[in-house]
Amino acid sequence: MLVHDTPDGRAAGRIVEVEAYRGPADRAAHSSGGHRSARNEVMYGPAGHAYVYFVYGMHHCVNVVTQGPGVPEAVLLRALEPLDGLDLMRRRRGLPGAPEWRLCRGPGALCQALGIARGENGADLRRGPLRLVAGPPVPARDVARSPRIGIDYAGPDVARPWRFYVRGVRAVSGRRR
DNA sequence: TGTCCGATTGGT
DNA sequence: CCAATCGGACAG
Repeated sequence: MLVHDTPDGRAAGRIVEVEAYRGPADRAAHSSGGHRSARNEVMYGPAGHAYVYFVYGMHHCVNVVTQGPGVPEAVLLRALEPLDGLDLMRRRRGLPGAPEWRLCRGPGALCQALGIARGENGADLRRGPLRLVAGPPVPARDVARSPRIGIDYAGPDVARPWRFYVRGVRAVSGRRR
């Protein structure tokens, strides 16, 4: 589960959709070809920290860095099933009467709902206001996989089935089967 | 400096 | 299908 405590309150959700980005050899990754810059610097740091970036001039996306220093791999968090702070999420999203499955569906939506932005880039997800917390295990049979979304530029890696999501969950973005 | 385009979203 | 919106990447 992902939890974020801020002065406005707590917002949290169960992670139900992710994508793996596998470093220099993965054409879809920001670290493709060993590319390194101020933007993706956190990917090169220790595992367990948040890599937050800004895209399309208006959205943020959050990743969990997954490998040790020098190995730029990460997992993009694409959707959460809201668990706590639903009204706070609705306020942040500007969707007063939205059903819960709409609040954190999609990487940009999830960041807006939890109040995640540039300030959270590099945050230690093991402790602190933005953190990962263990929840009930998801049985392997409930996890489905598919190609990743929005990476048509990735050439040979477009079809790699590195998107994982929980079956039957409405909060999952994109194709759910 | 200039141009191109994006790990998206929400509405037509 | 398309616009919104701006910072990063890269060519010159």
